[in-house]
Amino acid sequence: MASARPSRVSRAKATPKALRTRQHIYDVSLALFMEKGFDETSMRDIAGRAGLSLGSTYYHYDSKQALVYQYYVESQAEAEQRNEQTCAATTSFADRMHDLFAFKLGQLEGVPRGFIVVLARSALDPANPLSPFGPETREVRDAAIEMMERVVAGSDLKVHKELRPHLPRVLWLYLMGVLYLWIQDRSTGQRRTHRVVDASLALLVALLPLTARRLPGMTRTVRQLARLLEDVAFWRPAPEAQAERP
Amino acid sequence: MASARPSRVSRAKATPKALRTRQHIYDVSLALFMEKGFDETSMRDIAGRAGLSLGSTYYHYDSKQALVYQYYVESQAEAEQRNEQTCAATTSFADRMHDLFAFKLGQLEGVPRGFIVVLARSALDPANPLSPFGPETREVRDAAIEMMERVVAGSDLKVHKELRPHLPRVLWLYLMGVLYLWIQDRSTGQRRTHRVVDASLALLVALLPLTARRLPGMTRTVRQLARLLEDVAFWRPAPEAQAERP
DNA sequence: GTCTATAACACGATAGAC
DNA sequence: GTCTATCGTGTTATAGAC
Repeated sequence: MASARPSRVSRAKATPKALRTRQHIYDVSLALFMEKGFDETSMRDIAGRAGLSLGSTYYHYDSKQALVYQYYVESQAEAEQRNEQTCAATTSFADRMHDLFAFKLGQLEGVPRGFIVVLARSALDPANPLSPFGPETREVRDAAIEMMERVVAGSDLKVHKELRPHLPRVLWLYLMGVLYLWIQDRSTGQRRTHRVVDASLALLVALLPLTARRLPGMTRTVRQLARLLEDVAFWRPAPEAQAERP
Repeated sequence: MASARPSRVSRAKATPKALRTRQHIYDVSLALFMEKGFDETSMRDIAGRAGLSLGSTYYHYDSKQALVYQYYVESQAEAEQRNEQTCAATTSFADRMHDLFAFKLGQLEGVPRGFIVVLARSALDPANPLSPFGPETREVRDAAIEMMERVVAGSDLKVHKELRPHLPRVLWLYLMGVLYLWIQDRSTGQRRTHRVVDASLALLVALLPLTARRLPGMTRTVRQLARLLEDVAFWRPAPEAQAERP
C-alpha cells in the first residue's frame, strides 16, 4: 500500500559491512532530501545514487520513514549532550530553557524542511510507528523527557510541589508545540517562532513561581491544573500498543 | 506520486446528475471507511462499490483526501447550526463552550476513527491542501473562528480588553488541541478527553475574568500574553500561499 | 460541455531466487 | 546481503460517449 505502516522503524544489525552500507544509504538519502525534499526523493533515487538495488536498500531500512527516524535519534543525542554542558554551567531555569530551545531550533536550520514535516505529520497518527507519542519511539521520547527533568532538577525554579512531578512531561510537550510552530512559520529566519519562545518562556518563568506563593484561591487552582496535566501529559499508550512485544 | 498534493481540494460543479453521482460516491466512501478504515479502503474499492470506473471517481473527487474534506465542511456546518441555537438559549460563556465542545466530540463518535486521523495528519504539513491552517481550507476555518466569536459575543464573559480580540482564534486553537487529544485518546468512551475538556474549561472560566481585575503585575502579564497570542494565533500564511490566486 | 472508461505511470513496499 | 520481478496503491492522460 502507498501509505503503509511498517511494523518496525529500523533494523538493528551488527555486521561491520552492513553498518557501513547502512551509513552510506543514510548519507546519500540526507543529501538527496536536502537537494530535492523528502516527498520528491524516491527510494529508487536513493538506491540509485547509493549504487544499490531497491531491494537491498529496503533490506537496510524497512521504510522511507525509517531514514527520518535515524535523524530523530541522532539529533536528540546531540541535544542531550549540549544540555549536560548547559546544566553544569548554570542553575538558572530560564537560562537552561532558553539555551535548550535555541539549540533545538538551531538544529532544525541545518536540515531539510520536509524532513521535519515528515516527523511532524506522523505525530498526529497514533498508529504511525514514527509518532513521537507512539510505543516505537518510546526510547527517544523518554530520553527527551529525562532531559527536561535534568533541566528542572538542580535549577533555581520555584514551583508548587503538586505541579513539580508533571513538569518534565509538560515542558517536553511545550517543546513539541514550539517545533510545530516552527514548521508552520514561514517568516524570514523563523523570527516569529523565536519571538514566541522568548515571550512564552518569560511568561512561564514569571508565572510558575506564583503557584508556590500563598495567594487567595491558589491551592484550588493548582489542584485543578495538576489534575488537568495528569490527563494531558501522563496518558498511557493504547493497551494494544503496550502489549505489542510480549 | 504516492503522497501527492492535489492543487484543489474539491470540484464545484452544478449539474444535477453530477451532484447525485458525487453524493453517491461520498456515501459509498463513508460506508467503506467505516467498515475497513481509511488506509485500507482503496479508490478502486470505492469506485467498484459505487458502480463507477476509477477514472470517473476521480472526475468527481480530485483525490482521496477530498472525500475527507467534504466531511470536514459538513460537520462544521452542523456545529454552526447547533451553536446558533445554544447562543440564543444562554448567555453563559461556560455553558456555551461546554455545549459546543460536547457537540464536537459527539460528532466524532459517529465517524470512522481513521477519518479524523487523516484530517489531523495533514494538519502538520503546511503544504497539504487539507491542513486546517492552509489557504485551501480558509473558508471552513474562518467559519469556525467566526463561530467562536459568536460564542464570546453576547456572553457573560469578563476579560481584559487587550485579550478580547484574540479570543476567537485562541479558542479555535483550543478546540483543535482537544480534537488532537481525542485522536490520541484510547480510553474507553474517550473519557480522558472529556475530563480534560471539563477541567480545562473550568480553569479557563476561572482565570479569564482574573485578567480583567486590578491585581499587582497583571497589566504587564496581560500585555506579555497579548503579544504572545498575536504571534501564535494571528499568523499569516506563507506569502507564496497567499498569492496563489491572483 | 458534461461525464465515463480504459490504460498507463511512478511510487512504497515485498517475495523469493541466488 | 544483494538482486530481479512484481504487487497494489494514488493519481493522471487520453480518448471518446452522452
